[in-house]
Amino acid sequence: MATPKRQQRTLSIDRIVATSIELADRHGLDALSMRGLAGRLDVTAMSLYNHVANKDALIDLMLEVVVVEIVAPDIDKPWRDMMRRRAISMRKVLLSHPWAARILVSRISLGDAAVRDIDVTTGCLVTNGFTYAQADWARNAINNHVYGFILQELNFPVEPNDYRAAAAQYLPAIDQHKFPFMYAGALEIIEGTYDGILNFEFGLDLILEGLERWIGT
Amino acid sequence: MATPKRQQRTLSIDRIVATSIELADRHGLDALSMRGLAGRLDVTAMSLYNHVANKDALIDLMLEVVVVEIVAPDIDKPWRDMMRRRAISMRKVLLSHPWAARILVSRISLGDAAVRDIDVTTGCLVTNGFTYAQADWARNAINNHVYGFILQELNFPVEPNDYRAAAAQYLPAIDQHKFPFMYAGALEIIEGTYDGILNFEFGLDLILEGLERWIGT
DNA sequence: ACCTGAACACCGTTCAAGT
DNA sequence: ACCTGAACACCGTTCAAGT
Repeated sequence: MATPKRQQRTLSIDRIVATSIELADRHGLDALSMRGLAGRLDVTAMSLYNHVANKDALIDLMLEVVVVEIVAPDIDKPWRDMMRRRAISMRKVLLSHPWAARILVSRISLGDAAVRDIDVTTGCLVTNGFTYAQADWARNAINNHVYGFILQELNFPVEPNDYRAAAAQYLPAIDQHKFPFMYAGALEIIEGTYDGILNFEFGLDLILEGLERWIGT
Repeated sequence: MATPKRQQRTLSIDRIVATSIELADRHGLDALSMRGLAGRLDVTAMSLYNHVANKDALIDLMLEVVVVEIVAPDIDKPWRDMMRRRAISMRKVLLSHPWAARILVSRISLGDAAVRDIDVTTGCLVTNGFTYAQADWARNAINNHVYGFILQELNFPVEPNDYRAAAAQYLPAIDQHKFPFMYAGALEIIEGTYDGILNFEFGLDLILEGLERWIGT
């Protein structure tokens, strides 16, 4: 008898953000529209503006949720283990939200989670003897490796397992005289001299070793 | 007597790309629309599609022009000098086209200029004794530093010269109990113990030294 | 307080029609 | 061969009006 109620306060900022992350994870951030998001929430696009200032503010909120997922360093444990754990966690989180890395490197986030990450990462380093200047350097070196590696990983059109097959397939298309080293590199991959695979943790450890030596001096 | 001709073959792919770069440099890539670009060229938006497949293809062409501006390594000169020169050139180029870095890290470019950069950079390294595996690592380490540094530089809301004033201004807004290291770091900047400035070439040299030591073993 | 209809000022792109 | 008018299927956002 009761007609279906239409305004049943179904919307909340948390539900909006969670749903938009879900949609972005599935279809990419470019495919996320205020209208599409609203549709998913059984509401009109305009309703969203009662909870969020605009699309950009929504994206900031989405990033906050992603950054919270990163395992934070324990301030008073050995910095190398903690930096390693944080970087590995960042990779896992950013691979599970493939839209996030591109946005994280495109803006300076001043949200609570992002500031907390900086605070606690810096904290772990200075507690372990880094100066603030050194901690800034270390944090950036690690972040650059993580972001750079993951962006490549996300954008690369071929899976590591298929490198060899892909090299064999595309070798004839590489102009040997124009790009001799590209050609030679592809040959190495085909012949198995080099697998072409970059290992995330190997590069990470190179950086951590470099930092260790650097602050030691 | 002659009525003004309307189809005077004013358009060319080069003119389209050059104008779109000019507009993106000035107003940002987000403000670049096919319609706006066409207007700048005194033509309707649809005319552009006679010269370029779509907006994405146009952006690829824009990137090519940017990448060409980067000073390429000389294959048979000392790798450290060449990598240094290339990185410094990349920074200059990417700062003069502030929209470009964000896009470069968001896709794998297979354009001629991008492939040439990989080829010649790899070439310089292997000619100087790197294996292909080591060259891949080195190239990525350098690129990650350059991109990471520049993206921070482009996005950071405060000029290095204003760090101290900004720190003084925002210190009261930092919750000392919530973010103690952030607070302490800001204090160091205010007191002049640390200027907060990251030096591009210093970080670059740390990486180059690390690479030197790494391939030496 | 929260949701909505209608509207504004845009987008990228297609396609048939013009010269 | 190249340019265009009209149209399609979208956008984000504002604002007054509803409950």
